Amino acid sequence: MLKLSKKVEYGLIAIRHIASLGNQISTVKEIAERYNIPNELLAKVMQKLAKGKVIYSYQGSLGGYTLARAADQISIMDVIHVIEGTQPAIAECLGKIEHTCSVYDNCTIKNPLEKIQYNLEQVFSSMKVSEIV
Amino acid sequence: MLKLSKKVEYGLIAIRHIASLGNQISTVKEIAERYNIPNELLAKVMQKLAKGKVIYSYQGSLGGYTLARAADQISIMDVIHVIEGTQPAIAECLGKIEHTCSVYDNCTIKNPLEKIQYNLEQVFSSMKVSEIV
DNA sequence: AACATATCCGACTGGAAAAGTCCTATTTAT
DNA sequence: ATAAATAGGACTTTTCCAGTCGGATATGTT
Ligand code: SF4
Ligand code: SF4
Repeated sequence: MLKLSKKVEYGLIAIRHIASLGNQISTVKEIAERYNIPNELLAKVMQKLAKGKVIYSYQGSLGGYTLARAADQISIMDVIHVIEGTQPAIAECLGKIEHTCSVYDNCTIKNPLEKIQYNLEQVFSSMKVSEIV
Repeated sequence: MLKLSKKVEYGLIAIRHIASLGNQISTVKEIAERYNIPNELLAKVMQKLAKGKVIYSYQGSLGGYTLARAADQISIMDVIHVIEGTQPAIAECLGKIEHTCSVYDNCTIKNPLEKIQYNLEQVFSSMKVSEIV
């Protein structure tokens, strides 16, 4: 509960890695070995980050990844959002149209939770990758 | 990911309910029906909250629960902590002694995540149940 | 042209955690 | 005695996440 997913952690580690090397092109294999991360899983993460324009990808041999923008322009929130595919929500009903929660109609904490949600977003948005290098 | 558990939500709803009724004694049945929450599950939650001294329990017929202290003295964090049994951690390695994460030794984001963790704790601790009544 | 080394991407599996259920014991007002 | 409530262990079901596998595509090197 309230835990970041491994994917996000791996993504952050990878981005930090590339940044710390002066945005040199880096491969999945290199990063996975360096940090003891499952290769295939990290590969997926990098693909998502590339699709989300957080990093650039270079195919073929000598290929790899570089950051798409400066480390102080990438927030933790960006990484979460791109990897998870959605804005992180503290409750399943927040930010969705279809409401599957049985409590929904009588729920008295929706609005307060939205306020908390906003505060959490602030925390994640204000922290940039540059601060973890 | 980053979602509150249903248990915590149910707990918050129940506490808010009791508070909104001027700390009148309330039963699980009454609350579960009112908000369409599974009875047995809410019962478990209330038992934990009672054990954690957030609410008082009264057994026997005419029994039920009341708050153990004023609503502005109960933080969201209290509720999370008591129901989950542990301090919520944003990463599995934070606040534990045994480290099961394969990355641990080479992890470069542990410390930054601790900072985020601290900020999140602030958010949850500063918000009191009285603010959601 | 052949090869090696990369990224790309969908499908799949296994396991852990969350959500919910069931059953029985105990307490207490009437 | 009975009814209505909490107490609490054991269990099942569901959902989500981490990790794996297989094969396609791109590209530099020889
Ligand atoms: S409706 Fe209330 S209980 Fe259901 S998810 Fe939204 S906030 Fe949580
Ligand atoms: S070690 Fe690094 S990766 Fe592993 S859990 Fe702690 S923070 Fe996440």
